[in-house]
Amino acid sequence: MASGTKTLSEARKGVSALCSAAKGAALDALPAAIGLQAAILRTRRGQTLAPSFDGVETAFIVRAGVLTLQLTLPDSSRQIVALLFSGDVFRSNFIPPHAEATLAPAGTGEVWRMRLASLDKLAASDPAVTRYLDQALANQMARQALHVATLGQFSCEQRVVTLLVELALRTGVSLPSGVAFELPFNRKDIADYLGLNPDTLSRIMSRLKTAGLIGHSERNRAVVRDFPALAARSPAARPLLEISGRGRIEPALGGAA
Amino acid sequence: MASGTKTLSEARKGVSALCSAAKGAALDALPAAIGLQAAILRTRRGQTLAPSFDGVETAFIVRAGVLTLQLTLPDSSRQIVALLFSGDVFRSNFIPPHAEATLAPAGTGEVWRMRLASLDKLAASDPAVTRYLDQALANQMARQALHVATLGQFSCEQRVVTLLVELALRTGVSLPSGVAFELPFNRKDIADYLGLNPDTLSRIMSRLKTAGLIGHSERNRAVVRDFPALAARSPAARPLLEISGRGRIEPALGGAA
DNA sequence: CGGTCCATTGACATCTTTCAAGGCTTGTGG
DNA sequence: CCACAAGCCTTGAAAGATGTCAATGGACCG
Repeated sequence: MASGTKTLSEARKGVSALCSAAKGAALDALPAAIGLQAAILRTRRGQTLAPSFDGVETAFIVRAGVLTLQLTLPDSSRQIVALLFSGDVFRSNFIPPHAEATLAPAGTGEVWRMRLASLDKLAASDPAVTRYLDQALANQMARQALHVATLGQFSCEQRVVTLLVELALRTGVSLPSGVAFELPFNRKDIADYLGLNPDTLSRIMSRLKTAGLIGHSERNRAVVRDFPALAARSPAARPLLEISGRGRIEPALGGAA
Repeated sequence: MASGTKTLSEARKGVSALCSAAKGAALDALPAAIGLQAAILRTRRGQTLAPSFDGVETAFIVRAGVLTLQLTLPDSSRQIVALLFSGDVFRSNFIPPHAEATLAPAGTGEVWRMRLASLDKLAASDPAVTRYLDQALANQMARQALHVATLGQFSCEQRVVTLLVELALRTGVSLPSGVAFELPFNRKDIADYLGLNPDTLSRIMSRLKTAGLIGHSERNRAVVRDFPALAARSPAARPLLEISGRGRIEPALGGAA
């Protein structure tokens, strides 16, 4: 465990990065041109967004909140394939054919929807749009790769910790007592994202609470008491940290604390 | 298991689709313009391709053979995050930061390499290039989503079966005895792709052989004896079938048989 | 106040990994 | 052509991890 220490110190840096995310690496903002063509949807929990509409390919841009991409295969249970955060772009043609896919907001938020063809046309004429799409794509692919590694290699506890780290970085607010964030999912959703069983998930959360890493949470909220220690338990913590700095298109945590 | 029958009959259709892949859905061919700017690399097993070169973002286009994208996170073992087949496009900025990533050919093949900036410039001026990139991307995203579901929800046997189906569809040749294809990986590689342990994988392969689904293979080859039965065991078979028809940019199986 | 949904937790069954031994294939050198 | 070494694959037994089932408790809603 020679690298344990290193991970920990890296994680500490992460916490401060978290506190000053507003000045993270300057990124291209979402070009205003897109806003003119998109329909603005206000989302809330329980809704589902039809991925394509009358067979017309559609693009979604997340502006606030979290979207889940769910996939249900025949004779298999549901898998939440990806979480889409603010800034992310989703195209309906990313969905495998013959699979039942759903795009569901995990809580209130804002999503812009437009025809894929319109977005492509915009991209062709406006380099800023192209740049934005490229960046968003790179960011999402990198996260997806990490998620694959998470599902493929990590133990159950590592998976849970990794999600907590990701959510803390994405939507967390720094408080004296730790980093607090919304848990926009119920246990089943989280379990479906991490590829494990709700009971197992519950056990692991209890274990983490006992270990003092996370605090008692009200419904749908979580508080990370010891971020460095938590990050030290996830092999993906450092990459996630880096991505969240790089990819943060609008700072998800204000000076609210 | 009411849907078992259905899956099976679907799978039968798949086999015939397999035999006539050459007339699959007409797809945009790789625009010639790209060839003028790319360096052509002939790959062989054991090589690794440097994802980025002097910090310059790079794009790779697979023309023949299979590429593996490997990710090694600190304190964790290697994960093969994705398989890239003929037609696929990979960009170095898809790699998560602070992660050790390798692009390794799994056998002989051909890869085109160019600067990402050059490819973007081409895409900006040539709509055919844009269209090709969009299609390739949609295809890869769809497969990646299936792979996530595979890792997250499937039992070990289902995972193995799914890979066999995918390889049969991608690189298989129809023979009287079944569908034969190269296994360009050793046991460890396959295990790392499916997120399981080489020993377990070996056991499962033996079980499938005993069940008569696959045949005895020489080193690095496999023969699927009963494709429909195999496909019936993978919840992802139908989507994969559809994708391989849709995404096949150059028919990987000729009338060789 | 009672019902419903969700989370927690224990006991147990199952699946998967680990460790270790042995066999098979491949390549090398006599 | 054969013997030997190295690497990979297979397989058994035991340990460990995770999933399943069922009972309990708590929060929210009417």
